Amino acid sequence: MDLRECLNDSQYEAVTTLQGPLLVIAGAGSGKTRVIEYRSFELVRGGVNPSSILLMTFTRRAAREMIARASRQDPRCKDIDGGTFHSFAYRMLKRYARAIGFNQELIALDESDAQEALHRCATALNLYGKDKRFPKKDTLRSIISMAINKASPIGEIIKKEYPHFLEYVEDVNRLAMVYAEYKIKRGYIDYDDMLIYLKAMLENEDIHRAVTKRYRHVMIDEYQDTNILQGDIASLIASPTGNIMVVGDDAQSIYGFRGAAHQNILDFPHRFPGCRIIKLEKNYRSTQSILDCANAVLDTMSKKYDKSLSSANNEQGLKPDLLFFKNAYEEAEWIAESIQGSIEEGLALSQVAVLCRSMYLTIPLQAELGKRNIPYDTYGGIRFYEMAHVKDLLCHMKVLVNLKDELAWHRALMLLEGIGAKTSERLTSEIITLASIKDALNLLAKNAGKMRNPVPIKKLLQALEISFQLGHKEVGAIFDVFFEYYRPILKNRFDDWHLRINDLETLRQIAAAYKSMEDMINDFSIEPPERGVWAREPETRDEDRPLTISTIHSAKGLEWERVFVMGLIEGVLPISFSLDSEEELEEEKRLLYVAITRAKRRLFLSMHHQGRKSGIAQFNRLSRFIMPENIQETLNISSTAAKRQDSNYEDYAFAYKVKDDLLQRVLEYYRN
DNA sequence: CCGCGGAGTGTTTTT
DNA sequence: CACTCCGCGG
Repeated sequence: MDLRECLNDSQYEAVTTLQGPLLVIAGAGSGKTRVIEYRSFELVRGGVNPSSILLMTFTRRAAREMIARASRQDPRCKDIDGGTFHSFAYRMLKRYARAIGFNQELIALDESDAQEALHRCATALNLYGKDKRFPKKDTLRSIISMAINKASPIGEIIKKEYPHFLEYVEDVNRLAMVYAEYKIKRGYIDYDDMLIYLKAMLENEDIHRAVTKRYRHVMIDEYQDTNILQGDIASLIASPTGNIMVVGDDAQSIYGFRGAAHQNILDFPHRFPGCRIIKLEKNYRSTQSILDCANAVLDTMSKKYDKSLSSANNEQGLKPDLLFFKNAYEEAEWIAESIQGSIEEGLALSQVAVLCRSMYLTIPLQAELGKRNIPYDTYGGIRFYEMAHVKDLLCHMKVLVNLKDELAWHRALMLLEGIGAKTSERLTSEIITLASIKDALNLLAKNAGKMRNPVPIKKLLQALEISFQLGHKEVGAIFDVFFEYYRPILKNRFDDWHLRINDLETLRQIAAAYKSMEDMINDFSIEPPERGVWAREPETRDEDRPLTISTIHSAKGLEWERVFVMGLIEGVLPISFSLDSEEELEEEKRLLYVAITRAKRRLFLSMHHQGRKSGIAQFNRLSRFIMPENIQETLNISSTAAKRQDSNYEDYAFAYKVKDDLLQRVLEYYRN
């Protein structure tokens, strides 16, 4: 195969630069996936052992896809080691757990587990007792996590992000220590720990030698979204060989809230002197009209990115449409209707996506699609496995996998009638000191006798016993046992149990595919399945895949023929909290840029006027990002859809023209 | 010590 | 508007 034929000059250069540090600045749609794919292939073809190549991506899905594509060129490529920083860290941790002093099973904590653990520590420290205003568990978690991911002290984070909690800096620092000890004692690992431990391990000489002996080539995708810790980790792995390629686009950095430092890209040439820099600017994805719009957005960014995309496919295409609607329902209805139309045109649903800033915006659309029997998958928003009923069911399986998982025991026990925080606390603290699940069952049986109403605990006992007998490999059967056990609890606990039962049925299909409970539990924590998506055969042909509804964040790196970006509303995109921070506003704008550049041939931007903010009717204004003249010039601003169904449109159009400095003036008035 | 009802709060994006 | 926390009655 001749690489020259399928790659342009810069792509070719990137693919054939196999030694030394390499920074690839890849604009949206410029074929960076292609570059990684072919470069993997080139490395292997040149005699590099595939398992000595480490490919870090943003999602495990992305890694799988790139490795699969490279394997089509050369089957040896499927041995390339790939995944997210977190999944790689977890694998390393398991391998070296003993070496670094852990003497028990490691248990990955998801976000809500971590919050729960933190809450327990804070309660134990009596931080809530003495002062009721102490930050809530989710705030605590986010402070501590941000401190780690931004590699800055807790005091700094509080000063910057939560100044109203400044008086608690000491307490939070103390809490962070106690929380760290708490986790170590129990073998709990939260997301941040994975990175912290990975870096710490790589700083250990022996482990560093072992790891770097294995990995001789490192490639990192979406480098603009790595944080300082991840940047350090990358450097450590690549330090003996200097064979590191990173790919990124600082105009697409959208994970600042998670500590992403697009500084990493800028620093890269300093970290790796002699690094080669290659820019990919030809866009192979979108029509020129869509790129004109994207470039117009790029132009308004305060921090100038010295690039501008030009289309390589020579197609001008239609201008993106900007549409206004009266309310959310009409916006949803129009989009659904338009999607219906595209089906009739013969466009596969898999080639269409609806993108939004926050998932709740798509609820009316989901209802509308349901009415029309248009199938869709959702990506982003509340994670499937973090929903209360999913966690409820899984915690029973977790205690079977790891007797010492006190958070799981606590959750399972709290579901029982007649057992509250105190009783659960007493039981769990005893259970985790026991040697076997048998002892735990005995303990529960003994306690059941003492209860005023022993029935609930006896039922739990029964379910645990049956599953224990089944053995860890019967994942599907065990799931069924707990499903039956949990069903009455679910009905009692949630009014909308009939909806939630669907989720559990989906979960059952996913679970049954696993060969062991351990694998399932770990997978769910580190790379959780998305709702619906995993229930389907992974081999489903592209044409048979349904419509995609996704947050812009989750749409990163993907593309569709036809893209709808809905809810372009001031306060939504940019989101209201970002308005007083120049930095966050910039990130919101990059988010819009990412959304626009997902479209190949057709792009629809839309918003609706009738809004609601905590129950109070509001007039939504168009996102400030779409206001500039130079951007509107690239759009086809048709109000036909709005006019067609809204006789009040003129009123809205008028209100929209009136700048809201009146409100501003009133605000000023109160300020003075 | 559990569980219920009322009050209050903050509201997003993800590994 | 949904979730969390607090106070009180059983």
